[in-house]
Amino acid sequence: MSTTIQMSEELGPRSGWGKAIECPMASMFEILGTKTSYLIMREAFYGATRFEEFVERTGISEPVAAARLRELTAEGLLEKVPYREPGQRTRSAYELTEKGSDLLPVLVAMMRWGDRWLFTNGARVELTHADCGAQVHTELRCDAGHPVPTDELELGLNPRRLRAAR
Amino acid sequence: MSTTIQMSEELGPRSGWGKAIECPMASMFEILGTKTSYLIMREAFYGATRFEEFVERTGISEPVAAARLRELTAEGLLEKVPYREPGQRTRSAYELTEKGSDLLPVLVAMMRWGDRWLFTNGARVELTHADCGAQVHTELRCDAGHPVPTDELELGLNPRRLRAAR
DNA sequence: GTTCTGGCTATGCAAACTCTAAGCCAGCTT
DNA sequence: AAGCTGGCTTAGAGTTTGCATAGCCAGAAC
Repeated sequence: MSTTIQMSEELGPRSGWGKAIECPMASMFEILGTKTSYLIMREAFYGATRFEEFVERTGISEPVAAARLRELTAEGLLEKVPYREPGQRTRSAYELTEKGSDLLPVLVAMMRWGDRWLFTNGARVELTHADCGAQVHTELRCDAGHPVPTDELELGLNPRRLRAAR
Repeated sequence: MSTTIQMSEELGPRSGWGKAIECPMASMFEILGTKTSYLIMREAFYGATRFEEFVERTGISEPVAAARLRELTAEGLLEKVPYREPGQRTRSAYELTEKGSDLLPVLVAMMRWGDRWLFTNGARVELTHADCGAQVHTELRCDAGHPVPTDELELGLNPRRLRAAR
């Protein structure tokens, strides 16, 4: 039973969550709900900024890439920044905003899971700590700095929100 | 420029990644490619084990829930375990395997991102450390234990795999 | 001013995903 | 043996996501 999360009292027998209490993960899928949006974000972290780079590196078709870039820009994960190379006309680059950058832990967690469970011969690509060369992973920690194993993880309602709703 | 990842030499001008080098994140989407599969996994972490629980708590229709449970079981993230309540016939419960449990950091990272960027009034639900009550988040760390800021994150090819491919 | 190129947009179609509604089956309960 | 219930499956339809192909537009380069 150490693989499941503890639930606080008031959440015990809840049902119909999708409507009653908004789940932050489910909400995220309204913005990042397709595979292609993650591929676009991956390339943004890898340094892609131009339309052609996104298309080429992700293998996504142009119409879909254009749609995703538009959506991600509208949602504030990417930002259109005009740039101009010498002898070229002004073009738009797509750069990560803070909101977009903050998605990195999600992508790293996904990559590490894929590495571990999907490639038996070891990872093709590795994320390493530039300073020391060791591999990078994601870790659950509380804001007080303790590592948090699954069985010490507890889900509860935010008391401030509960009061506000009354 | 501190929001993008450093790339090692041999990855510099790569294109056509989708085919050339398998990306662990992209591979993950072949198993966990739909929103509903994440909702199912979320409920598994919240302690759901029976078919009806998954259907009711996620709000997914029965045919889709059945399909996802079958897929996730086939991929080894969940495991069918027969159980029997007194006076009832034998039924199947779906329990998290190690492969499934290891997905927790991905889900937590998603939740925290949703909390932070999608709910301006603060999170509805909170993940806390049962021992100390502080909120839980995901953190990038290297295997040597150092916290890793984005600009110290480097992407490179696995040297062992490179040798093997020769 | 014609051409070329990067960065898109438009159109049409196939595949994937999800829903509702209905039905099936095993085996307890009566 | 008839009914009920949990755990599904089947059928049909609608929406979303994706692709390929083709075209458009602005502004250098010639």
